[in-house]
Amino acid sequence: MRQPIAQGRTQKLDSKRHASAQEILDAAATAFSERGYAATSIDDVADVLGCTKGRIYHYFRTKGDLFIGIHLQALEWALEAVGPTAERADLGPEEKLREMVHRHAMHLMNRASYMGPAQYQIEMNLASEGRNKDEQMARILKMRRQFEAYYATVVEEGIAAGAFRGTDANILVKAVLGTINWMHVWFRPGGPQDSTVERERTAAELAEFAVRGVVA
Amino acid sequence: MRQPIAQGRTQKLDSKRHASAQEILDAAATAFSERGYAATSIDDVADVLGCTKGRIYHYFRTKGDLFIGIHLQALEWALEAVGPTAERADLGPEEKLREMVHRHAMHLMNRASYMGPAQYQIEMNLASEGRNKDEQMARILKMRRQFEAYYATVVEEGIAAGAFRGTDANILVKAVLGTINWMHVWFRPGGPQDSTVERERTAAELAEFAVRGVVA
DNA sequence: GTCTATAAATAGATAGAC
DNA sequence: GTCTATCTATTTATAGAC
Repeated sequence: MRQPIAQGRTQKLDSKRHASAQEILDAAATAFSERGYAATSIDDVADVLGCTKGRIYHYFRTKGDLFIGIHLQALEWALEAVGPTAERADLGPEEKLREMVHRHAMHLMNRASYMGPAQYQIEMNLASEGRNKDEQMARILKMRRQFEAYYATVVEEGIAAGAFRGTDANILVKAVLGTINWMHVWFRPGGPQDSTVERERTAAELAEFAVRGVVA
Repeated sequence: MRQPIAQGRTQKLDSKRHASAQEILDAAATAFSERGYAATSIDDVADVLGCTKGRIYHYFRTKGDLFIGIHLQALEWALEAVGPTAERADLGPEEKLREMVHRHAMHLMNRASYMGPAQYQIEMNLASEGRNKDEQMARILKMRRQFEAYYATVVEEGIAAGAFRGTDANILVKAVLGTINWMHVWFRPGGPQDSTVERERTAAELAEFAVRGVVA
């Protein structure tokens, strides 16, 4: 027998008469983050919402559209979280990287249900199957490249300025990203010790780790 | 139309008359590492082997058994790769951690097809569904805890000795593990720049990053 | 030991009632 | 806008031929 996803998470829709695309996307993110995209059925998503799949198909034509929608939203938020810091001219490489990692980590914790599925990059291939998804796939890849470019730029600036170790910018970037992105495996929102203060402490800790890993 | 997995990877079985469980596990690992467990069908695995699924079901009763077999093998190898170093008494915390990370990273690259699927911990819940899988699941979890304990111990030793920053051993361990485990997302065996020398360099780079992240 | 054929269940997607 | 009913394809697993 399969464990239900919904458990107490069914949306209270009293205040609104109709579902919105955003509410459906939220439910899909919750379901995908628990089971993974491929193993989640549309009926599972409907269960989280407390409705039947007819409602979902009214807003999204395919299951892949749900996945793409979650990715786009997650990346949009991620770029908003990190981009402004990456583009600040008043910060040195070390302080800039520290704040980027801190904000990135906070984003991953605050939007865990969206960011979790967005880490399963293998499953993107599944979601992109079918007619004319290429355009949105290109958008996702472009945003992901932009996001990584923020990190690549600050690391390269740091190396050029002599502030960071000048070994291999590429691997340093992957190391920093791994430090943060791996959170989707071990961080559980609403866990026993989860709180705003604790999240800030975790983010600061990871930022310190990453900065020390790259400084000269 | 779906992309085939097999492409040129069909096993040459000329030297052996019959398939072995190990060969089937290899094929499953290849298939799972490319598509993920849930999205891979038994027919996909059979395609990689260049046979039909009758052969696979002769050796493995369920799809979940394949996944569990891959996990057990991956973790067994991982413990072999890191355990001996973790238990050496002649190394200080810094040098011990450096070598553990180096060996761990090498293992991840050398056994990428097995280690990739083993990172998708969410899918373990799927594979463990069905009758009496609990015992093997417990074995997997025990091995995973043992593996993490190796890192926890060296980090705690380092903190106690004053060699590592004494902030939060738990998060430091997760940060180190993330640095390495995230490789399954970006490292592609047989890629354009892949070579033994390059793998050693990558492992050394990640080890340096991780050690610097924790030293006082 | 490996294959073909098939049973049984599940899931993506659609049609049409309300 | 949401639901029920259903079509169709896929997939896990089994039975039995070779």
